[in-house]
Amino acid sequence: MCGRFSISIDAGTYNRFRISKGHAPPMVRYNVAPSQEVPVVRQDADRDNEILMMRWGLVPSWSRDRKSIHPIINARAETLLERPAFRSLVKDRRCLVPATGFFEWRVFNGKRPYYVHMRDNSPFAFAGMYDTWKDDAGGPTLTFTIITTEPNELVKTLHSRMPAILRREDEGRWLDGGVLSSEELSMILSPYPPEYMKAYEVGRLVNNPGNEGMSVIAPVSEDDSRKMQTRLALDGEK
DNA sequence: CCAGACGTTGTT
DNA sequence: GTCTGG
DNA sequence: CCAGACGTTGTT
DNA sequence: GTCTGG
Repeated sequence: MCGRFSISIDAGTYNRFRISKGHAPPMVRYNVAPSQEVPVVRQDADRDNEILMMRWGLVPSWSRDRKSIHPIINARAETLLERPAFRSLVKDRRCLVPATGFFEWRVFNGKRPYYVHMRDNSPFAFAGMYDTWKDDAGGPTLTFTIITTEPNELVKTLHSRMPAILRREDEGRWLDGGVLSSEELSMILSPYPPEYMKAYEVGRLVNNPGNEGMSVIAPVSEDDSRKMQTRLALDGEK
């Protein structure tokens, strides 16, 4: 699935995603967690690509209150058109979530985090959907969810799901208002080719959402990894 | 017709 | 165990 | 996703 | 909003 990711927003982001409207402060984040605000790209009524801040964890517009519905951080690609909560969103509330990498926790042999990113470290976009929720006073909150799909051959070694990463040539079609058939959706949201990606184990710093900075994506040291496995082995003997 | 739900992940 | 907050 | 809290009463 | 269950 996708429950933590990294981003880098700078001047290049605007060219990369053809953004002509809106603003997001330049930022580098290594540990974005659900409920936090990050820059998202959508197409506005004038068909311009607009960047703006949204909160991770979809709260649908029809929610009575923020608590009655668990904010939805992921949506299954396979059933998008069947789910009542998503049908209207997949039609006209699609968005790009710029990212530089994401984390998966491998369950085998202790729950250990791995960082997954592009081989050339280039930025990319998750396929997302968003909505606007209004409180009693009419105050709007923009929220989004990240679509998940089957894992590719690389991520399969870590986890049973992975975020839907858009191929660059599909970003425009995902963003514009055109209706997408079930067949088009399954093509666009199919697993990203693993040959362009890389994954490595990181330290447990990422576990705490309060930790931020480059050290979060530092490879785990051989030493720490060995200690961890020893500890697990000892636990197993008890 | 109205009322009530509407999501994902994991279960080493 | 289960919920909330980040 | 993980970490951390999880309660009541009465209150300078 | 949109779907299911009664």
